[in-house]
Amino acid sequence: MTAADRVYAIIKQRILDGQYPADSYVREATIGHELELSRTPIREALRRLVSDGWVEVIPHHGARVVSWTQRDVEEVFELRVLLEPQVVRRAASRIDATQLDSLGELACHMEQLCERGDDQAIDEIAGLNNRFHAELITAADSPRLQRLLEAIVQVPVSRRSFHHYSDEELHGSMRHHREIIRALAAGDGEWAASVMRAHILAARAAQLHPPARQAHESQQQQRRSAR
Amino acid sequence: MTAADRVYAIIKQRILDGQYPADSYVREATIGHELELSRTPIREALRRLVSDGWVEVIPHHGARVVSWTQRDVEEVFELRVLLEPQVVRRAASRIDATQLDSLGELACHMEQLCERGDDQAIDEIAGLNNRFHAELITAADSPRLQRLLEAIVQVPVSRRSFHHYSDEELHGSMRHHREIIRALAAGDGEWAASVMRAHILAARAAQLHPPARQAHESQQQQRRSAR
DNA sequence: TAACCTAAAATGGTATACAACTCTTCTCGT
DNA sequence: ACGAGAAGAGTTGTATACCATTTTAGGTTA
Repeated sequence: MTAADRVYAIIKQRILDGQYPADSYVREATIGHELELSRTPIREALRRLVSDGWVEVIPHHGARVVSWTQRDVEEVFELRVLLEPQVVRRAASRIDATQLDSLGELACHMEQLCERGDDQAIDEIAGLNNRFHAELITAADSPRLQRLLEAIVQVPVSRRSFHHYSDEELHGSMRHHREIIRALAAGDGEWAASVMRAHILAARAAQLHPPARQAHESQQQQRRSAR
Repeated sequence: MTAADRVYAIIKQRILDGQYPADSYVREATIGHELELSRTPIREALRRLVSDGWVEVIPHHGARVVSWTQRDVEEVFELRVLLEPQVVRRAASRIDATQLDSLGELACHMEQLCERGDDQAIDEIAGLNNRFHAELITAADSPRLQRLLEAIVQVPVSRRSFHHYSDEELHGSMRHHREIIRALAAGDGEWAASVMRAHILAARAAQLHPPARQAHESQQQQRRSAR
């Protein structure tokens, strides 16, 4: 692993941690001095972060951490609704018993944490959920599909996502996991894809609807309050 | 235009020409000396070629031109079948009259060239077809969708694709263009998406079936011979 | 007060020198 | 003869330096 690789990982991690907030600038000289590296590997890391969509370059001013609008989030969900079902559609005919077991254990673990329900448990669920999806992508065995998903499912979106879930939504998500496993075990790609589609759409609904809404979205606000 | 930009274009062109064959290495010092540049701009060009998927870097060993297997081609078509219909699904509710006119002109031009039928005309059709799809992506107005498609629809796949078409397949492709335009004009995203799906699947069939097949694919070979 | 000018600070692009790594090949010991 | 290990060549990785370009802030002047 080269120094540029490490710098890439470090900056990305700091963006995720919030250490580098949205719209803030990553200074080449600053981080270079901190890590005791020259500008060369820093610049290379920043180039890769730009092409991966984590930062944007304002010419002669610097590399700015990108900020996510509501529209960005919706765009990502729109693409996940297409791609993630394709993951399990492929996985259904390729997954082996070992991988199925692994998925089962992850689901089991998540359900236990789900019963606890405290904030820390929710965080752990998010991590396990990422591993669940990663395992599926591995089973799908399509490097390009994996690359595309990695390019759009950036953690800023999915990291805190489970905190938006109501209890009902959370349990529904767990049931989705179980049903996906059953569909995969049955080798039924279309079944698995349908559940996954529902899974993503549910995540989208949870992310888009509950948090503080603006005034002009009063109609949906009312609908939510009514239930 | 910087030196790195030129180097990028030159290397890409040479890969397309076959001057840099698949699995061969692009040496920084070699091309640097040839173009009378230092390694710095060459390295930057190579990085961009990596992120665009044209070459891959083996650390401390070099930049290798990627080789495409049959499986790679199928993976790309599998993803295009998902993503390109989504392009027109979105475009249907967003496209304006000017863009529709532009699409109509492109289709018209392609049809004229289609009547000529010689090799040069086929090449020109390929270029216009790319512009057709690019116009659709613009109308879809989704930067992420555009990025994903650009990441997978690389020219090695699409460049010579029309040469694999029979006359019937070529005319069918032209009819698809017309029908997509009609569907978009009607604002019917699902109609447009269905035609686009057929369009891509037809391209896949033309690309996968006709060229010389290997022995171990005898089953499909027989199927083809039978028709 | 407003317009302009200037200087500092940061990145952008490139060149060059050196360090580190990989792979190959050759040698040496068994 | 054969395998382990070392040396060497070749290649990439990083540091450093240089100048150009641009932005920003601050100060000056009308």
